[in-house]
Amino acid sequence: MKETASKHVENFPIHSFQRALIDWFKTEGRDLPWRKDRDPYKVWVSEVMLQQTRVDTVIPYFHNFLERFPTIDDLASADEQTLLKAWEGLGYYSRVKNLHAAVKEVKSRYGGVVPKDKEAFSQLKGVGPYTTGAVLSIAYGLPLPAVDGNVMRVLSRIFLIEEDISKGRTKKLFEEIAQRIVSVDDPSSFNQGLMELGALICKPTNPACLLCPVKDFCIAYERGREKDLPVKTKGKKGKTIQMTAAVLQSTDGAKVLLRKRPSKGLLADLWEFPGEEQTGGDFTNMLTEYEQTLLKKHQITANLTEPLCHVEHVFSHLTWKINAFVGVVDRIMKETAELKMVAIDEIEHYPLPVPHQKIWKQYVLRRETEESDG
DNA sequence: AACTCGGGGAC
DNA sequence: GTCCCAGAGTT
Repeated sequence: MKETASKHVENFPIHSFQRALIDWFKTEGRDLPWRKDRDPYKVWVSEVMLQQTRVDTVIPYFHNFLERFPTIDDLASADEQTLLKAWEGLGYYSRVKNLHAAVKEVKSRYGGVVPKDKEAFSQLKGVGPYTTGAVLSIAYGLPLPAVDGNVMRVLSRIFLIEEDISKGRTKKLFEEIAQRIVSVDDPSSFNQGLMELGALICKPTNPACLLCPVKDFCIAYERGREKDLPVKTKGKKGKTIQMTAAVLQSTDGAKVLLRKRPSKGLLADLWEFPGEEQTGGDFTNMLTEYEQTLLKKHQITANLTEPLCHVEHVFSHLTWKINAFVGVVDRIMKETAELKMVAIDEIEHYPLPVPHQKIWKQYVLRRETEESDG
């Protein structure tokens, strides 16, 4: 039996619901940085940053990013290294690369004006169904659905929809429903109101139904089933990778070796202290395996001198357990664009993955301690 | 349809 | 530990 939007929306008091939701959003909605004006560029940046990322995490990045790249022109002419540095720690780094490519296209093809047309905007890199609806409704007032995780949770409860929200088909159902109930008069407040409701009231666990402005419209609340929703299958847990990595110093200690990660895949184009997966067992073999691998891959003769720290980092789909060392590079056959010695005080200009930031912090701490001890 | 792609906060 | 967050691209 295929669920249809019509079946759920039929007899739903759309206008009363819209009024209750919008009124609540206008009085109780948070005063967030990207809500100060309707500049399509700022709205767009905020929506990209907010993909799979919490509001509190985004706020400082948003301020910094807009200070460095206030306009589409500024962003279009920035270099990727600078962009990645501004995105460092925010995760999902392809977001900023896609945004970069997209604003370049806006500049060249649309004269620097974010296109108001749904088809045109949604074809830009990194702009999917959610971002299309969010940006165009908030910045231009177009009555489009903007369905994210929050909205699926809210709507699953209001309409008592027990379909698995991790399925693509279910997301389409929610988009159809949202399209039918979105306010034509104020789609911006409506869409932001649904998301704000999900963030503040209709939370994943322990929803604050008594404070909810639309509880009278909510079938799950009426039947006491809000905690059963949404239905979502859990994904499989990721694997663990044991790694060896090292801060490899020049013999005079003025520089350390950095390696640029491949341009596709995990943490693409970020820099790291060379790390290798550790396949073998004991301590001695771990050091030997690492040194052999660097020699083979980069013609580098490295010598690990002392252990530095252990770093465990959990990604969405895998875990790194890094044994970090300090070492010395005896000889480099060739420095390349992806492998080079970098002065100590220049490291801060390179975008590093968070686990490698932790390694660097430990290394700096170690050096300072050694200096003060003589 | 299933995977990949970060990091952190709430519980 | 688990969940999941203002998701999109790739296969």
